[in-house]
Amino acid sequence: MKKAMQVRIGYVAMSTVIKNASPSRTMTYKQFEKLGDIEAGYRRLERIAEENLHNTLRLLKHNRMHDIHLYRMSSKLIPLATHQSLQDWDPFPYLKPAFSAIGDYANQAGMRLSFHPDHFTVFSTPREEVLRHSIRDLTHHVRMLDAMGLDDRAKNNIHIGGAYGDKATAGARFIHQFSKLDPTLKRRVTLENDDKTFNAVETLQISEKLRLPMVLDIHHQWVNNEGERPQDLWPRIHATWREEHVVLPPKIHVSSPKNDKDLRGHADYVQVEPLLNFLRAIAPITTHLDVMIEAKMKDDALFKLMDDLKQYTNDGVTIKDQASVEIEG
DNA sequence: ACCTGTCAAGTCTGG
DNA sequence: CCAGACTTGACAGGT
Repeated sequence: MKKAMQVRIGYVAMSTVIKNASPSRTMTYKQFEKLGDIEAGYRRLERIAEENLHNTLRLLKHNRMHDIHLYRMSSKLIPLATHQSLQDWDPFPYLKPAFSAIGDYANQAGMRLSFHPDHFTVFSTPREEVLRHSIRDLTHHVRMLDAMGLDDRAKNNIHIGGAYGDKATAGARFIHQFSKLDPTLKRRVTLENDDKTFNAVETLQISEKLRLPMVLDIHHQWVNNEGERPQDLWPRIHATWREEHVVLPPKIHVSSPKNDKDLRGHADYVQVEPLLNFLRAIAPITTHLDVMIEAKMKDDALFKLMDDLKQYTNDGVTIKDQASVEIEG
């Protein structure tokens, strides 16, 4: 009997299919100031956040309708949440029911949810102030996951950060500064290789040292590598997920180059063949895999990819449902 | 309805 | 040392 790898596919933040369902509506600090009334400003921000959370729930329902069990939420659910001048504001009491509704729905549907704090969360920074802001941002993301009632399988995916002219020192500083974080934060983190600075080999070393699961971005690995093939790193990357106290399939990110001039930019859709080649290479040693699509066309790119995969059904690919496939090694 | 500039946060590069 | 590039979705303000 041939081994087959179960692959689930997901997408990020917003839908290009469902209209008027942005989970990232915001308000600028300038507008907040212009209101003059701080309390009124807080209430308006809370309403916007409530709407973002409501739209997130709408997206989850859309996902369930299309068998999508993998979804990364917007980091901008609460506008100005970590803004320096709004430290006295606590929007969570008001938003608790809306957060719970999301978590309850996801838990019931068996969905895997995550965040990706943006690249301002940098634990390799030499600046004390930036480190403080990074901790604040990560804490905020963990608090949102907690408010949803999601267990530690729901992660915050981050990059290592800048090199500051000396990558080895920056990497060591990341390890040092990350190690000092509260365990409740550390448990919620995965590390991802980036497309400019910390490549897959370097990120993997740090993941192993800190015992953190590593998310392999195969597009980043393609533009930032040491000559290795991604499948050659896979046994070790796969192993970083085995230390999880809960069973969690390894996750990878996939996107395709925007064009010949801009290889790092993300295209509207995902090319099926490079992805399929990688999936076939790791299928013999992997039982489950989650694939996050990072394409401009979001869920539409997911549907297109599933459609493209259909032409390989006589070639080791079995379509299981609208968002998952089985790949033979 | 559509277009252009701005926002928010960091790092990095060029002058 | 400082201005600008980079990135992203959405706001803000203009036509």
